[in-house]
Amino acid sequence: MDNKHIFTEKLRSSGLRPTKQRIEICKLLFNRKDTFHFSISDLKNISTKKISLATIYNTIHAFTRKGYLKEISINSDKTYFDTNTSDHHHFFDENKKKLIDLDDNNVGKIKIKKTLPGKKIKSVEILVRITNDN
Amino acid sequence: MDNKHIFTEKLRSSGLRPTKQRIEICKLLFNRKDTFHFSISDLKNISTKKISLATIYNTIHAFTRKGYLKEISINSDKTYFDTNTSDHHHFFDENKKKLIDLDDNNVGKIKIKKTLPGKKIKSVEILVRITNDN
DNA sequence: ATCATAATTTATAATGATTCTAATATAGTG
DNA sequence: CACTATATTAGAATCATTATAAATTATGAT
Ligand SMILES: [Mn+2]
Ligand SMILES: [Mn+2]
Ligand SMILES: [Zn+2]
Ligand SMILES: [Zn+2]
Repeated sequence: MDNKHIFTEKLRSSGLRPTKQRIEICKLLFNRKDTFHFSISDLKNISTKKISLATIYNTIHAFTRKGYLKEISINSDKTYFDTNTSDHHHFFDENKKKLIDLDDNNVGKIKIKKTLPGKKIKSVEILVRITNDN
Repeated sequence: MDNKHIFTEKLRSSGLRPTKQRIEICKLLFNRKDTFHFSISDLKNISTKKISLATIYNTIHAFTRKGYLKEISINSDKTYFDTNTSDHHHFFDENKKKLIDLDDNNVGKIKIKKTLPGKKIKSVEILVRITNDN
């Protein structure tokens, strides 16, 4: 896994210096097959290297500004982020407090019939709350 | 406006004692034609009577538990509540930071094709982010 | 009305996520 | 190497929310 070089390039090309903290965070976030939904504390917990909390916040915010992460709207005490930055929807498992992707093709076409003068639609997102069946 | 009596009954029938604080909050929330979307600080600000912050939190949570209010999911530093407790969707005006109701009949039928074993759907909510057109 | 009791209100403290600060360390450039 | 802009860091500050525990109030029974 020599993604280090790839991440270094990615960071440089975004005007972010490739520090060891940022590269470590890149590995944690982007070295995976599936979409990753996480909170800051999740990220801190899975990191073996010790990165200060301030740096984690700084880095995640920088990545969000650069468009490498997306902030997800769920009413929670914590903010969630998503490595899938495309327009897509979510299940939110209220028991596990976990987000699960819901691709466009898993959702019928959404038609918003109401319009508001002087306003344009920026995004349309569905949140499907789920709980244990029993 | 002798809603006081109506609110007193409503509170009693919910097993909540009709205190002057709760009746005042009822008036602020339910004595209006339109749906009201608010945060705790919004509510504190529009109240002329002095009700302690703890009581405002307690009351809003009690009303939510009783089904008279609905918590709304937007990623914000504050929690928002809604006097419209029916299943419905929202516009979120990113410029004014205001929620606007979007009735079911303003949205085409939503079909969630993906299912998760052992899980049941609790709610399906759409958030349509809007910004100024220009 | 008086009492008894549980429910409610309240001021205040505690909590916890996030942001800020300002000192130290590091990356990029020549 | 030396210079400077950037980045990291520990710790403090902020702010919404929740917890605590004492004082007040609503209600039902005498
Ligand atoms: Mn939130
Ligand atoms: Mn929050
Ligand atoms: Zn996602
Ligand atoms: Zn609403």
